[in-house]
Amino acid sequence: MARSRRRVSWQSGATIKDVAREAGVSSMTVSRVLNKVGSVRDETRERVMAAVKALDYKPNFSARSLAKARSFQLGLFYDNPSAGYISEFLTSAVRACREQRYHLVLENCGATEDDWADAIENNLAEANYDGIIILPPVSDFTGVINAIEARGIPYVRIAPTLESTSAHSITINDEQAAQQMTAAMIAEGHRRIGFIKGHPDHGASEARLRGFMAAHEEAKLELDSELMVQGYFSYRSGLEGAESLLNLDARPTAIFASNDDMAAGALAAAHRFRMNVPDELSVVGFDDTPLARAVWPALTTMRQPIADMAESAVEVLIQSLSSKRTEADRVPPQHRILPCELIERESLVPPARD
Amino acid sequence: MARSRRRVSWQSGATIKDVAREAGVSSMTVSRVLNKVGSVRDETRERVMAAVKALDYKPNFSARSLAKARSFQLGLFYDNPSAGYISEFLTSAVRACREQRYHLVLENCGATEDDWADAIENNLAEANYDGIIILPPVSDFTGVINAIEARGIPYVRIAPTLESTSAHSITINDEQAAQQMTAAMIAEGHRRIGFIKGHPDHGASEARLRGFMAAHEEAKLELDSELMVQGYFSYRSGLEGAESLLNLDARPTAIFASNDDMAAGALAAAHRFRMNVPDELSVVGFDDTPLARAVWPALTTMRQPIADMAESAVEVLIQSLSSKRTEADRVPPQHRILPCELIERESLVPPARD
DNA sequence: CTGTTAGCGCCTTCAG
DNA sequence: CTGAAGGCGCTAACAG
Repeated sequence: MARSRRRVSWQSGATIKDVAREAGVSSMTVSRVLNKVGSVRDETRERVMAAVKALDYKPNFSARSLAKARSFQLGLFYDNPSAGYISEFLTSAVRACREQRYHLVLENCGATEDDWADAIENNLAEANYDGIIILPPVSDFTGVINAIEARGIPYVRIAPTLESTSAHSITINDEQAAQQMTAAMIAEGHRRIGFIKGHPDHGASEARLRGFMAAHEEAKLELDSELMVQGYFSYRSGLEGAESLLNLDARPTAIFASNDDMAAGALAAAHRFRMNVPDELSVVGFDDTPLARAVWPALTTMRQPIADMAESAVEVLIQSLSSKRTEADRVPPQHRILPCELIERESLVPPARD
Repeated sequence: MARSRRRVSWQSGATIKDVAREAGVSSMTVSRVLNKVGSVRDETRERVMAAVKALDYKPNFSARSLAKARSFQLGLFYDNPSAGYISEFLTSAVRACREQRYHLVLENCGATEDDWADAIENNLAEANYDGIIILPPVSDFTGVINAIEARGIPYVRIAPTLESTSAHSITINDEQAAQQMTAAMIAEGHRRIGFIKGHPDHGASEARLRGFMAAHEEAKLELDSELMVQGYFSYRSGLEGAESLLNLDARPTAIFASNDDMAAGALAAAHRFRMNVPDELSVVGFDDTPLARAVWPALTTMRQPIADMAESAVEVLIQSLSSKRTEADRVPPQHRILPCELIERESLVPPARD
């Protein structure tokens, strides 16, 4: 029972050579058939396909990557996201990848920007992704961006705030969306509206605030600065922000929390004040995370097209990969802006009359 | 300006050969230094490391995978999970992977078991994972399990219900945890407790119900069957389940929803009935997802050690890989059971006295 | 302790 | 339209 000296392959199934032998052709022909490049006589193709099926041949990913100098993998860089956001994004991104026979590899990192130095060097460098998707707030970390650019890997930034003409980006118009929401509240008859700002590090926060203020301007409404309080996108900060708003001498009749988590916190605050939402106080959120439907009353909120953004990101990336070969005419950076949608549920109604 | 005939490498940086040349050694020595195998003289090692640094050398993932016959990637198979669950699991799993220089690749699939056939064949086969982690409820899909086993890839099932002696599993003791929670409610003085069951397809549902009933038995308490209503782990089903419970002639003084989403629904139902939680009705959940803290009042719930489970899963998998070489003594399947923890918040108090 | 040889499985290039 | 030759970057196995 002498073992052959030849190393025993670990590849569970057949290799391209086995298929070639079985079909009576060269392995190149098999390769061409499988990759649908070049031209192969129909009859030959069929013979190859039959052999593939007979041997249950599956190409080896690593070998293909090595030879083609492509990993067929996209990296997803993120950091400390909200659960609803990431899970929706992932689901959609994975689906989009699969359609293109790509795979999505996760890289999350420490909560501080410093941790990124290691993360970048170790993951980005060694995993040689074909492209990278960067979720907020990482999409605004210049350290990360620079490291990626230094390696020349194509990347898409999701919802970045910092401008960049050289890289792809997928965004929503936070300002416009916030303005629309505020206008809707004004249209319901609210005149004193409280606003809970988002995390100062997160670029969208400021844009949403601008939208809030713009709507007031457009409606020629006064806007007390005491009506705009700081929040941090967390439930707790929403609760505290709403409490300080409700402690005001002249209470607002409605509160616009700049994300759903904080809106949920505002709901809790209202309960503590024994105020009935929405009859005595309207509350709206932003994002339309699953939480928006899970609380009571269900939140009127601004839907971010997260799934669409994920799909777009994958699409843009893979597109820019295929045209990368011809150095000259690489795709120009795309900056897609996707539309939001106002979701009307139960938490916004006209203000009570005295 | 004649271009060399040699193909221009796409590898952005240096290769192992460049490092070898720079350090004046063979590439094998470089390999040994980098992989920390075999022994290398200290001085040589230092020379190599210096060269690595000087050239900013990063090993090529694909080449290493091909040569070592390992992909250094773990697949995560999941399906339609709750947002909180998956995001917590991911965060922890990715961290654990990175420590071992592994990467996590996502594969989610259609909501039906049928969709899996394709998913399995296309992903599992071509991506050649070193190991696979399977989240519930997929961990109980026999079709999936069989397909994976057919390929002989190591895998870990998370929270499976179906027994399997041959494969690794990481579980919690759902029954015991539910019993503990129920006992806590009884200890608070509740005698009529409503129970909202989980999704019938999900194995944990039944176990949690058994625990609920066991606690009653142990306390020698009667248990009306009308107190146990069907739910589906969704917010809506919790709302509806709680409504039917509150419509009973003899209302329960507390409701045990077998996950947090349904508990949030029960909270909403209580509001509709104008009942004050927890003073007039206690409500508890299970899982301790972020939602548990986001609702008002914050839910008393049973914490699942999701992060620990993820870490364990990665650990078990990578462990079983390294010992796989010596065919004879492969690691025996591990069945780890991780402890839950009762998290006391605001939604469980003693029943009101008449 | 270190180097040489020979691939891993696939694909690019070039010749026919 | 098809095949032969050789390389992608790295490492197992075997010498020395």
